[in-house]
Amino acid sequence: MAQPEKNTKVYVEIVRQLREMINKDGLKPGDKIPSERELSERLNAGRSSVREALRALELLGLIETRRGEGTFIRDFRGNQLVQLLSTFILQDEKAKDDVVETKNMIEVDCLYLAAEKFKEDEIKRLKVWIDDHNFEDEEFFRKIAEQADNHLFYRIWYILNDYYDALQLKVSPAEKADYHKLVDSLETKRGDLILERYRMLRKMSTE
Amino acid sequence: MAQPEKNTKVYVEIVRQLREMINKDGLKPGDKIPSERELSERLNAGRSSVREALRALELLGLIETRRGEGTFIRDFRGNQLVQLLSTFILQDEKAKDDVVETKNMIEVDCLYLAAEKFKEDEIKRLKVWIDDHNFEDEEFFRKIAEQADNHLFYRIWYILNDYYDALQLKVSPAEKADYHKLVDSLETKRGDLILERYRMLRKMSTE
DNA sequence: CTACTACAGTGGTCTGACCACACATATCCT
DNA sequence: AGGATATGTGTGGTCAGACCACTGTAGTAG
Repeated sequence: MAQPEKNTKVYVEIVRQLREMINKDGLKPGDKIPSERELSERLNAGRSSVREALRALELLGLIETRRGEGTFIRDFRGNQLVQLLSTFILQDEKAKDDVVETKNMIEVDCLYLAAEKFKEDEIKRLKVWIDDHNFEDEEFFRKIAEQADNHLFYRIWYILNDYYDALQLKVSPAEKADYHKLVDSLETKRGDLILERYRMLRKMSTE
Repeated sequence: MAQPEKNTKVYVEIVRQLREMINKDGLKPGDKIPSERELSERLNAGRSSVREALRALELLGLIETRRGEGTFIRDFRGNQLVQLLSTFILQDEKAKDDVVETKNMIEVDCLYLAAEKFKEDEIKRLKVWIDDHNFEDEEFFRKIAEQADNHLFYRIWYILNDYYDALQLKVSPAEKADYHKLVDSLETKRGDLILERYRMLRKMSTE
């Protein structure tokens, strides 16, 4: 290395230099970065070390590689951090209950957010959609999560929903009337009412 | 989801198998995982591929390697991973707002859960702790997140908190009286009151 | 001009070779 | 016997080179 620099492992140093390179050259998502062989030469490192750095960044979803073409910077708006971590962490027995509990609360959060951010016509369109389609519960809440207009929440909900599937926790489908009532409550923007309607739809005890 | 792709790269498959191994053998933080050479043999893969997987997990902070000793499962706390990610991601204002919004709502969720699950003496101990220590806001909510007794929520909060730090979004510290009032509201188990007290503590508009 | 071929470049993977370091064991000297 | 030292084995860290599979393109044949 140009600068032997302490005990830092080579691949970590390469990650650092890549970040520097991206900043300095103003590389944007979709842009191509130098080939592994060129990097290994320019940074005075073995190709395998370069690969260790690239693979790590790939697993993080920061870059994308296409065989025969090259390595590209990725549009990392969709960060898979939570995804990765939770897949490693979700293991014990209690996890199942936690998933249910968490998903329910996140959905309510999304409902609150959606209520604030909903536009008139979007609510109308949603109600028409409810009437015109035979949909899964999942589809309805995906729309809600989108309307919440918060990428992190969307991400979190999406993952929780995946776990729901993975754990084979099927949500009991609700009546269309229940979805309508819920959407109506969104228009009022009243938190307590939204919560009540959600619990009704999920057939949860009102405590 | 998760259909077995045949085009999966070897290192990704190794990550998967490692996760499986950790689950099956019930490995906990601090435990040692097989050596790179043994893994490469057991999984029928080259050592370099095994290393690509391990390096990626290391950069994520999920494992720790010590030369001459071996590779160990780590106590997954957010840490450097988030720093790394945040330098790549989360640059625009919208993402920043999302973090704030999400963290606030998750904290309220944790408060609700904690209110339900709190034991008498634990609340007492918390109040004593508030009086006896000069703490950061972060420490208080870490305790709340723990009391929520939902691993997923705890993880999510932890990550969001790390994002907060990484984005240098310092929470304005609140008065001890505000924390006391908030804890008092937990005892009532009244959602509306808890929310009100939280907003007061965070100096948020009551809308 | 089109269609096919050949080639160069790229990522994907494996193997083998060293090195640096940590730990356990055996060995030696007092 | 006891402590210090040498040695051996196992581990991660790194590199070089060899193939393979795939892509895009320049060149060629029709």
